[in-house]
Amino acid sequence: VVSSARASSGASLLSIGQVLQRLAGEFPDLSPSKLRFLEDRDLVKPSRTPAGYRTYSSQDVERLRFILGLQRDHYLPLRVIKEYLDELDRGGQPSLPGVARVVQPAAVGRRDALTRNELLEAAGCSEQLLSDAISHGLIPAGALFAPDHQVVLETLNEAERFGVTPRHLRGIRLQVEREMELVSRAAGAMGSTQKSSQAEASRELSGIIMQLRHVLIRQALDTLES
Amino acid sequence: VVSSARASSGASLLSIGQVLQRLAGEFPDLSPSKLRFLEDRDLVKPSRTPAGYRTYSSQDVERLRFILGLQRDHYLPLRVIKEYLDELDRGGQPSLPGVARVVQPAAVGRRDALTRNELLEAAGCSEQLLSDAISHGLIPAGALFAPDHQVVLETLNEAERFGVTPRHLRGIRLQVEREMELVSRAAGAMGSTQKSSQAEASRELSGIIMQLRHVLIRQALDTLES
DNA sequence: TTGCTCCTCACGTCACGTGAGGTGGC
DNA sequence: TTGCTCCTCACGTCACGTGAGGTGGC
Repeated sequence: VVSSARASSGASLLSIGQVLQRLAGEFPDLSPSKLRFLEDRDLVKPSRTPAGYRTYSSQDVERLRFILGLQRDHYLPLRVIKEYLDELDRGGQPSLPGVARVVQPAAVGRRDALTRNELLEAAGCSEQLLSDAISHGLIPAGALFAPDHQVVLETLNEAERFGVTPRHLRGIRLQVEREMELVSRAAGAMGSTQKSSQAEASRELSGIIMQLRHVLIRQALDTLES
Repeated sequence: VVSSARASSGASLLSIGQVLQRLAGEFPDLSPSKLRFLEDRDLVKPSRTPAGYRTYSSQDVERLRFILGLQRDHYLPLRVIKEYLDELDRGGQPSLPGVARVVQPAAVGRRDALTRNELLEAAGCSEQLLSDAISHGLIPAGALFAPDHQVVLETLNEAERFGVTPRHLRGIRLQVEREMELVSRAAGAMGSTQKSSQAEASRELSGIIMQLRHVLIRQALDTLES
């Protein structure tokens, strides 16, 4: 039945394990129990095979990506995310605290395709800020944008409250580029030929460097205060 | 009674609120309920006034600083931290998973005074790594070191597993310095004369920049994989 | 007397993890 | 038949937060 559903719909229906695989790259600590938990809290509603196996449609997966992204990037509790999604499903135009505006209702299903105007609307920022961000390399130029770019814009928006503009922050992009060179070179030199374990090594090393930077920044902030 | 205790001991005994104030700089999201919770879990044992008010000695405060630091910098669950401290109190020489070795038993009460050898022991790293770290500006030269420097050394130790040395990472320090200049200038320009709110602004802006960098790094890692 | 800080105790909450006992599909 | 994936349901857990009802100290 599952495979016939697959064939007839044309859309891929994924099992819980397959969903996990799909999202493992973006969300490494996703677990089956977390996915079941999200269903229990009514944040996603996968359908079921006659035997009771969960089957996730590609929209379900997008919805998950969306939810997990809000959790990770905006530190939002699930209750708030649920209320937002419920309002969306009811056809409303909800807003989220501190997140400016989230990906437009119409765009929820096609998350890789935010137009320039949708992006501006969603991030709640000015034309100027976006073009500054682009010209300083913090967001790639183009006709379509990803939700990640919205997050970038939102942080830039917040930074502006302190008088800090994309121009001040263009160095960050260069830092990241150099760090990626270092990280990928190191991961490559680890000698593992498997692509997945190279990716894992890159992430781990990158995390270590993050922690180093974190400690140094904290120290610096402490001495700044005294 | 409290004040007489203060006078007779010479050591300052702090109320729960005063402890909060003291640690607010290093641990901004510390709360009274968290302090009570830590006592409930037997991680700290403040004494009491006859009326039942908690009084924290300076050793208690150091112990708290130690616990909160392990939580924050090493992501250790309290149960593990408790077992470690219990073993210490019993006179043992416990170890912590992934943390190399923690500040030496004898040094628990005098946390700002790690000697060079204590630091090496605690971080579980080589002479060479420490001198490299110092010569590349990641740790200040001197006869005594702080626990923060141990954390730095431990991350450097982990980075070495990937063939990444202090020399590769000296750029991080320069990045942090430039970021501090930016941050303090911006916070200063905010016009608030209160030192505390300037510090708060610095921390907030610094957090925003962190998030920006985080998103950019994540993006970069994702594209690295594909 | 008025605030303010502090107290206990019970209960709630948030985000899952675990494990028993069982079924489905190749 | 053997694995493997998946299922439910109950319970556990971790790290606190909340709120009622009350006391202590200047």
